[in-house]
Amino acid sequence: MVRVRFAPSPTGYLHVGGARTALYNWLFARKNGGRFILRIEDTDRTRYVPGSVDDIMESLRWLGLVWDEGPYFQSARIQIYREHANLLLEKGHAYRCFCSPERLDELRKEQMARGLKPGYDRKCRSLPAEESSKLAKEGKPFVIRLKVPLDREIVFEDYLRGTIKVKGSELEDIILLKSDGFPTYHLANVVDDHLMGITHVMRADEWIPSTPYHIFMYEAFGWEAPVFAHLPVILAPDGKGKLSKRHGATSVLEFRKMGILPEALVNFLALLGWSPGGDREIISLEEMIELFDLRKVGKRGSVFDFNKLYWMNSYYIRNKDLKELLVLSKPFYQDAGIELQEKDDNTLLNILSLYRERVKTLSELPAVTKYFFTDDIEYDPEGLKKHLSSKEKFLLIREFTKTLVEIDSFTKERIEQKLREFATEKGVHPKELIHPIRILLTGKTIGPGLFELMEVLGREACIRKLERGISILENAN
RNA sequence: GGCCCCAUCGUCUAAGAGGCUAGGACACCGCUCUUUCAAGGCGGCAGUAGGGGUUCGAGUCCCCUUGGGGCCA
Repeated sequence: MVRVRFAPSPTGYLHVGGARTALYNWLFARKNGGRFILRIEDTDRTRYVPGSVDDIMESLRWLGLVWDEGPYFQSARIQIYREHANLLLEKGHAYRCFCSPERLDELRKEQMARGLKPGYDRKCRSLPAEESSKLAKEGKPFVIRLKVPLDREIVFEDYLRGTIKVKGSELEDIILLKSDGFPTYHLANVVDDHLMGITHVMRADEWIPSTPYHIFMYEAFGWEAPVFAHLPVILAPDGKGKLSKRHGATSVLEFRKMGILPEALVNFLALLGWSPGGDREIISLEEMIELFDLRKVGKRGSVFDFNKLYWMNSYYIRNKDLKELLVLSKPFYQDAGIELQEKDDNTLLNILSLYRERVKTLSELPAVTKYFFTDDIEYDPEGLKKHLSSKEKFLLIREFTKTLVEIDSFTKERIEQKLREFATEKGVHPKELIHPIRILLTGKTIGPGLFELMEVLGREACIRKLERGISILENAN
């Protein structure tokens, strides 16, 4: 049975790069009827950031990537790693190293000075077993290092990249267990992947250089290695290096705060490095499970294009069920300081039907629809200059406002009819009224069709806003 | 610097394991619809990094160069 895992370190929020790795793992598990496991690699206490674990789990849940097992915490499994380090010691594939940090430091300096590549000189590798045990019993601090094979190559098949070979002599005798008894990433990762029955390791390709160590450890333990598939990284929009904070949002929850829909983010992330083939662009999580094929995942890094994400998000927003959109939008109004009552639901529903195809993110909503909730409107100065600068125009609109009470049923059709009749009567083009009225009602020159807008606003609000606007602006002129 | 990975429009990508006039999407630019803005429709711009092979035929296979990225420092 297929078993995959997502194994983040709790060193901060969940980055979109990590989210995509999680997504591919999740898809692979779903596709193959396997299990998706969440493991928290928290053995490095110095890099631990409180709150990370909650952020990571919240992010995954929001994206819909629910795990089948876990979270397992490595910090609760320290004893297991120690035992396994000792196992390698017994098998002769690891050794105790008693070199002090001072010696290592000096060694490095000397190597640098001589223009050599810095690295451990394997001094303790040749320490006789009895000597090693004796020093350990005496309480001399030590680390446990991996005894990499110096005389051969380490070869493995990457599922995406094919054969990768590295000469053993290029490798270092990396530390497996630190002097405080805590495991390094390499040890804990390999031990856990084996013990947890992981069949496929999908991780970022920055791990390619450490994979030979992992392969050798599997050999040394006498275990069968899982299949490795190293996923390409996500690059910054400038194409230089990995996507990081300075390029804008990178955390999953940050995108949620911006009003990105989870299905949009998932869809976008999925297509960053993978394509189902053909021209498919909009794909739901369910369809992805059907279509996903690890073989079709690309090898090269992909640039994170915010534009495309926004486009995709706007697509999902305008195709979203209005009632669902209502629930999703409310928090954004809350954050913007607009208090909504239960009775506002209907209005908001109507507002959303007017605006869902005009916004790219949910967070834009409060600002552009604020005029529904207040008469205190900021009028666009450019718009005023263009559409509402003459005395006559004010008079005309004031007169039109009075006719609004005559409309028997305040629907967009009847309002339009009324306005067009009025315009004809006065010998002006309907535009001459439409533009200034939109500004008076909304403060803006752009927005939904005027008549549907007025219908949603309602007769009273329209009259009130028009009169108020005219009196303020006339005096200001 | 050493080792490793990668290479199709500006960006994301397609071209089932050689047959192509190199397809789609985002962005951009026109036109259209229209009361503005969106959305929609129609159209345009734009790419196989360079050089050698293999082959009747190469984006697809091999080598070199160049460029980008990662890891170790």
